[in-house]
Amino acid sequence: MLINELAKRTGLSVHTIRFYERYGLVKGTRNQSSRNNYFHYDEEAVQRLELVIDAKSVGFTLQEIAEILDAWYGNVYTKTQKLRILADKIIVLDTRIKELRDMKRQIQQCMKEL
Amino acid sequence: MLINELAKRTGLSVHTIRFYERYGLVKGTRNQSSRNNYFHYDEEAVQRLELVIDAKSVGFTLQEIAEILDAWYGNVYTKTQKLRILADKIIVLDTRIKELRDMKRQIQQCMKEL
DNA sequence: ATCAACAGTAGAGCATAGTCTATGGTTGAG
DNA sequence: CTCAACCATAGACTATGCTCTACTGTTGAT
Repeated sequence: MLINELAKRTGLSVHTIRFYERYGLVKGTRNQSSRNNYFHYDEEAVQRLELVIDAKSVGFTLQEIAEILDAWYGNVYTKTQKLRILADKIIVLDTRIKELRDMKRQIQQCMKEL
Repeated sequence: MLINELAKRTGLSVHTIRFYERYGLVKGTRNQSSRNNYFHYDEEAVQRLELVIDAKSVGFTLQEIAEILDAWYGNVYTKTQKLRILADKIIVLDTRIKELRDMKRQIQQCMKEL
């Protein structure tokens, strides 16, 4: 698919996808048989962007997301390294969940005292 | 206390506190008896900044934190409005906790499949 | 009296994560 | 053939949340 369809599929703007592409979060391929230089995207691109959206919503930076994607789809890491990267992210998530619960408790306490 | 002590008490830099003061998250008072124009801060200032730190860590923006502080310490809202504002923040927190748990599950699934 | 360490204001600069504009090439329907 | 709707690149611009610099005034110890 071309970038416009990818944008529709993911709900991201074309601009944002190109920004993510410059950032290395997603990559289209150029069809050398064709004379144009349009990028084509596959289903993995959709999945990667959906992961970006989810990971962003839980507070990961694009830098961290790039790491997760490399562990997920890439060939640069060994299996052990991939597992370690993902385990690290889980620790981050657990910490963040705990902070959220503490904050919730604090707000509930405040509501009781009002 | 003066700004330097407030910085030490909260772990924030003097710069950041002044930034927060411009933003309205904390407010010092000037002692008119004195000729200098130094701001003085009380224990409430410490508490407010600690809340800012906690609320930031769970992903609230400074704008949202300003609202929480107004509901918490301010006189601009009625009790009912304050409760509604805080209840809204709890809903936000619950949503965020759910997203984090989903993300965690996703990563765990990925680790199993590796 | 002087000097470091503090106080204040104003405003510049930076990182992150977009968002938009300008410009120009490509494609397909009519 | 032309026109809208798409594609590409480069780079300017924005918002948020700091962070720092410049400059000036105050305080307190020696």
